[in-house]
Amino acid sequence: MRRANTDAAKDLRRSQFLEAGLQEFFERGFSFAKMENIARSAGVSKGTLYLYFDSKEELFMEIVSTVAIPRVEMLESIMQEVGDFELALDRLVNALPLMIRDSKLPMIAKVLIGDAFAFPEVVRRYRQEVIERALAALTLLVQRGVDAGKLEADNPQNVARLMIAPVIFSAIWTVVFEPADKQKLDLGSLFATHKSMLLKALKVKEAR
Amino acid sequence: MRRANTDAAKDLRRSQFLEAGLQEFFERGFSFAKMENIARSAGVSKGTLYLYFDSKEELFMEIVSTVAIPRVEMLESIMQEVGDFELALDRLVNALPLMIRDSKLPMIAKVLIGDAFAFPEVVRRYRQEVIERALAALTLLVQRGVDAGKLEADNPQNVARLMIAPVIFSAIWTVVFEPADKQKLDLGSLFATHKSMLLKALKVKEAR
Amino acid sequence: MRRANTDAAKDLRRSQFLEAGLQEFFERGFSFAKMENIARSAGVSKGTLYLYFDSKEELFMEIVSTVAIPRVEMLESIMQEVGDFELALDRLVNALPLMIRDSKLPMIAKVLIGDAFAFPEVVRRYRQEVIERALAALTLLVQRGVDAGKLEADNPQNVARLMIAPVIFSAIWTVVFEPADKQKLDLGSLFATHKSMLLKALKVKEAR
Amino acid sequence: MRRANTDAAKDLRRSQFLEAGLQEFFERGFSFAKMENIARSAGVSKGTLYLYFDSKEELFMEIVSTVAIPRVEMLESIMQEVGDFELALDRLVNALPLMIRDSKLPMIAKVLIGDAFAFPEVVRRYRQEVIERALAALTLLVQRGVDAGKLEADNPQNVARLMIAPVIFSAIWTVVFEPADKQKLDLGSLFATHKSMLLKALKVKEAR
DNA sequence: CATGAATGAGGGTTCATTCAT
DNA sequence: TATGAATGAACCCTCATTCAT
Repeated sequence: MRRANTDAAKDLRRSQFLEAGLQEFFERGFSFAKMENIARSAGVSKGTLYLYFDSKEELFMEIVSTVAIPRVEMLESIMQEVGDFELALDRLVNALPLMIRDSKLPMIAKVLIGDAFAFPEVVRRYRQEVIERALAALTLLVQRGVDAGKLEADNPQNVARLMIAPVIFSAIWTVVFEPADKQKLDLGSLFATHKSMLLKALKVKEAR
Repeated sequence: MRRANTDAAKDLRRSQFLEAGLQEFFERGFSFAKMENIARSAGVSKGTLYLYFDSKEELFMEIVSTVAIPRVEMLESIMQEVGDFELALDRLVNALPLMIRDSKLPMIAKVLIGDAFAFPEVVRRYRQEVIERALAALTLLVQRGVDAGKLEADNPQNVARLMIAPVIFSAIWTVVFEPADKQKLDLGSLFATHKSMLLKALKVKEAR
Repeated sequence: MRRANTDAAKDLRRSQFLEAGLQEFFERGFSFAKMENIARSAGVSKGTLYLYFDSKEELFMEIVSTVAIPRVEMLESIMQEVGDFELALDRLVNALPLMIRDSKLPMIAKVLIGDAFAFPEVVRRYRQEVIERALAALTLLVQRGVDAGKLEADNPQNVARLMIAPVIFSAIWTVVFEPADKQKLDLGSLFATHKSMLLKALKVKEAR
Repeated sequence: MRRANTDAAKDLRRSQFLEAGLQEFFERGFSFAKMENIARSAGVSKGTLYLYFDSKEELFMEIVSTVAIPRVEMLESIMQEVGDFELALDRLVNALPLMIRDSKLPMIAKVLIGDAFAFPEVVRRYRQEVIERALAALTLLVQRGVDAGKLEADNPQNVARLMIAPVIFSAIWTVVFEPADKQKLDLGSLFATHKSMLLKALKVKEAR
């Protein structure tokens, strides 16, 4: 393999390792994942991996940190920029299928769940920095809608959880159960139903 | 260890192994799980385990088969016996927190997700014999409500999925994210909100 | 299994174990042989075997001692009773195919060869008590023929070895190489040729 | 241990493993042989062995294939190049003691016999590619002698077997029975007697 | 005496990690 | 930096032996 002499080249290589690592951890789980496979699929030899990461565990942690976390900011910005609940929901409903089909979210979820107890610290950080933040943003959105008299909700935090639940469900489904099946889950349709049920359930008042 | 000479004693011991195995697989995932640990925690030596199961893999499969599958029948009977949607939903909402807190469902889910790719056949069977059956029972319930003019739903199958989603969410949450937290998720409250939102979303007509 | 209460019953059972043991050691070699298999094929349980033999090794040794050794006496008697070389040879040639097809000799040989180094003492005893005695008897026979001017042989001990060689060859052949083959070695024909060549090679003078 | 980086170094190491393996299999038989011992006696760690062979079984098979088989060609060339029976026999008789004392033949024979049933395929191949070929070459030599009127033999195939028998006998003897003895078998003398008896038995006509 | 459940030492194999080249 | 050969700890599984019933 060509040597990575410049910092830029090293960063590129590093990110290739993270990518290949995620794929391997996703497919096999932490303990079945082989450093050899990760190296090969990134086009280098086993030894090279150890020039970039001290151990399999460190590689794993860095994958979770760097690949997983950035996504939330997008969510938060959607929530915060948009004052109107229905509009926000609309955006959300459009964004979620993409998050599930095109992002690494389901892979990360699968990996975290599978190896949760081997890496409690990683899981704790993930919950705080990703899930809690997403839930908080949603809760706030609902709360604001209630305060503005635009919607009805007894328990905004529960509502936020119930809004999120189909995302988790879909992520798990696509990653774990779908592969063994012929037809794919129609995420667009599922989230459209989700949206329409939410609007009715919250008795959202028209916003114009 | 006391000897299991009668068939009854052997069955008891077998089920202790399944229990101990589930716990170990749950805590560590298949490949980190050690037969030695399972044996010790069931109070026997490693060798004894092999009198009951041919291999770690077979033990794993039997755990999934015997511990996990029976649960669905309860669900199906709830769905089928009760004609009225609201009543059925009521029962369901009462049953689900118990299924999550008191059954092995979340443990099985965690184990299956973590080692999904190592045991595709197990996952496939689980999907067919547990998840699909549960979804089908729910879909049918909703469809009957629609046919009877008691509720509104464009896509009963999606509705069924969205009814299930919070169960998956809660199962994952309690098992993966909650342990690192101090306070527990209030499942009773969550499913009460779920129920009330569903009733509004489906515009359930009062049944009396 | 019926209990062996009398001494006679115990002896019978003991010999069944030796029989079953030889078969198992023959088929698998000492270290692949399983006490369980031996017990089962003698129709008892594993534990019972240990009432008769302290260990696998002891069972093995006793098999070699009791099953193998008696044969030589027959050989010696053939050699000693008959003064005339051609007559003795004739008897020998008739007896050998039977020894190979119908006795345990090839099995014992195979077992001893395979586990020679694990049981040097057993091998040493076998050599002394079986092979050396057989060779000595043959050597003596040849020597007497030479002394009597009935045959020519420079080195009676070598002649004895060369007389024995086809027996070893046939024993090994039938046990090791023949099973994988369709047709059996025609031992009668082989030893007839052996006899006729020996007679010519030793220029045996007609004895009448 | 010094690293084997070049192909040549790897081939060398591989052959050291085969050598060490043969020794271990020879001394203990397949199932008592320990990979650890083979590795240590070749000066590497257990893991290194697995860089070269996938399993103990594969190592075993490769030993039989590579160490054992080449020898036959020498035999065949002796038989085929030399038209004259007495000359061929002469060469043979000179070559055989060397084959027994200096080659791996007796070791291979001992190993094959001991583990014959565990590796029937290996034994079958060995019979076909080594023994049958050797017997065929010898049979042909005898047949040609008979056709040329140079010697008498009713059954050339049996004669070939009887010519070979002392080789097997000697191989087994040196390897199994001799070690426990003080003095060695004088192979030179034994095969000289063998030759002289053969010449008389076949009434070989002088070739000049 | 007979049984077979229980034990645990032993060995084949894997793979994260190291390090000579 | 990059390589991949070498290491050895770890773990699954077997089976001779023991012993409670």
